[in-house]
Amino acid sequence: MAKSRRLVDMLMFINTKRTFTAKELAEEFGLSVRTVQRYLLDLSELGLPLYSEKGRSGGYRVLKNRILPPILFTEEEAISIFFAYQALQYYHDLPFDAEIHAALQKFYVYLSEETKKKVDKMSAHIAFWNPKRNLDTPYLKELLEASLAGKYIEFLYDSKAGQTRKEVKPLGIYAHNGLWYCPAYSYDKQKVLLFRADRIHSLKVLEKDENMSLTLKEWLETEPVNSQPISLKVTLTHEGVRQCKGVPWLENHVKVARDGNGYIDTITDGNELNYMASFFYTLGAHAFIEEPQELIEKICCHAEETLRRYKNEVGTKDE
Amino acid sequence: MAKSRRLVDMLMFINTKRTFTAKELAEEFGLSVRTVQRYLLDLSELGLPLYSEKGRSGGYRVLKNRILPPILFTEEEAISIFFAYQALQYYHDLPFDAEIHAALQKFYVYLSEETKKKVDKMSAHIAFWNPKRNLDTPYLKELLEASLAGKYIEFLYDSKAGQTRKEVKPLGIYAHNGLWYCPAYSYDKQKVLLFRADRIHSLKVLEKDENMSLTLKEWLETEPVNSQPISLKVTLTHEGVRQCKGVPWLENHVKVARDGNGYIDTITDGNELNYMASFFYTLGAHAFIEEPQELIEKICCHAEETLRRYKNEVGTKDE
DNA sequence: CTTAATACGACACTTTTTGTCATATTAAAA
DNA sequence: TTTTAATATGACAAAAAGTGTCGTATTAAG
Repeated sequence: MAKSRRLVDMLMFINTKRTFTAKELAEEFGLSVRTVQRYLLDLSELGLPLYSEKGRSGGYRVLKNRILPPILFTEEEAISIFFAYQALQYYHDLPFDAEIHAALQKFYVYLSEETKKKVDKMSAHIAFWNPKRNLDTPYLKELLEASLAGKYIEFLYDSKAGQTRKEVKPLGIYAHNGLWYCPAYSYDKQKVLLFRADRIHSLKVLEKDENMSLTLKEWLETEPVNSQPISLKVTLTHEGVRQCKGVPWLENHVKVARDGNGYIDTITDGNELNYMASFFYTLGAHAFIEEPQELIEKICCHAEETLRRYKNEVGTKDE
Repeated sequence: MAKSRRLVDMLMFINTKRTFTAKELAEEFGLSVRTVQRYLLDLSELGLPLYSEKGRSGGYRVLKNRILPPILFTEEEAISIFFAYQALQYYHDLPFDAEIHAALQKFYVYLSEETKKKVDKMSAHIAFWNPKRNLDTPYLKELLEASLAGKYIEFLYDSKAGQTRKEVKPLGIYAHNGLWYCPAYSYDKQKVLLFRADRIHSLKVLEKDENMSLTLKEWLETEPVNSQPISLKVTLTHEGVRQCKGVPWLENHVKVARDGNGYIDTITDGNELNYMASFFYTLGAHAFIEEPQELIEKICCHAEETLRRYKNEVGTKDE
């Protein structure tokens, strides 16, 4: 028992030093060099990746990453980790993919047969659905690392106008609907631009780095504030209520009457009129917009234009 | 060293037996009863929750959950677990929430200061964005457990027609766009129905259970096959190409010409016409549908109806 | 060719672990 | 009520594991 404790202590010490000689450890722990060598043997048998160099100015080095002291987990905790992993299943590209698999494997081998079955089963009974994408996003890890380090990067971007060169400082990365996005600060334009990570090519990390001024989280929180407040008033049928409660930007603003019909009276973002137009268009007769007039006009204008386009076409075909 | 290994072996044995006497262990491991008692003392000092009962027909019992043997993780692996956890941050309700926090805490305390900072930082630079929902979904864990056990359940459901009583066997649960769904097999209707978990009330687990015939995974995989194949042909502007590449059901079917314009010629699901109509409506002049005629009619019909509704209303107000 | 490191075997010494025996206590079964 | 089978704990000697001190090899920098 005493030995295990000392082994753990030595592991911690080694982790922080990364490179050391047997003599150093012997003095640190009040042991003989021979014993230290025996301890190191034990540790590498336990899985610590040690590398030694003989000769003057030689010594030991820990390869790869630091290793945490042994931790006791309950099976329930292990299950919960497998559960969390389900949330990543639908992503085509992920940073840390190899590490997660290694960690899960370590848990898995120690699970009881019964729990192994439960975990296997779980992946068949839980899903965090996201559209399956086939787009490659090769620079995810680089974008993340650059944002953590506060470094500027340079890349080619497929934009509306074709490929353009960008020089920006990424704030972080986020996944939405199966795609990865990267908001990044452009020094030239003095504002944050939003990029789709799969449209980024030939990325280079620049040496220029700066203290982080803005993080992804802050940006996500402040972004919705840049809005043009506009009053929205809509009457809803029973089915309209159901549909509107299903979208996050409306769910808290739907008032329901006794008869099951509903009414929306709230302030929304005037920049989102296009999105709102297509949303209420889909609802058809289940929603009737009273305000704003601009939204009604947008919908009518779009409807007329659509009719014109298809009717004309039908006309030409008939002639 | 020999002792630690034997302690681990004993831990594993105890985990599977759950209830045992010192004599049993002594025979199993070829040790004296006295030594076994000393081992058990060590194990409970390490955190194994043991309970003992004196007297004839007494013995030991493990309380609570099984404990896994000590595992060595690298710091990178620990980081990857924190990363996976980010994917769950935006969910309002989660099964296993307490366990995940307990597990993360165990990792966190052993991380080096440097890595603690990295992990703290990460949550500010990565997000798996999902609409924030405020709907309570209290029966998530019950739905999951019932699906794993293959049990029937009974509940009240808020449907279009008001509250109705359902008796079904859940296949599993899945999250989509921040909401939890539960497909479940109805014996009455002899088919799988899809429920929104937040609309489920007063759930009761029934005793009736059956061997699983279908899992969530299988259902998700087979579901899209129940389609009505229909030919879709669309011409796209440069911007239309960009937009269509951004949606999963089209991204692989967009052909791009040299001039940047594009063309879609594929087979899709005829049941999705409503959704497709609203999608192409949003694209406006950037997409021109050639086939199917039904889709064009749907769009035109909807446009006419929309115009009629709003123009009339404007008329009555003017009078 | 000296020095400072790893590598490892041998052996005596020290510490820890283990088994045995003794004794107490408890609760079910005879 | 007595027996029996379990836990609980202490003491002590025997066994095993761990440790320190040698000695010897090997390696590579100075």
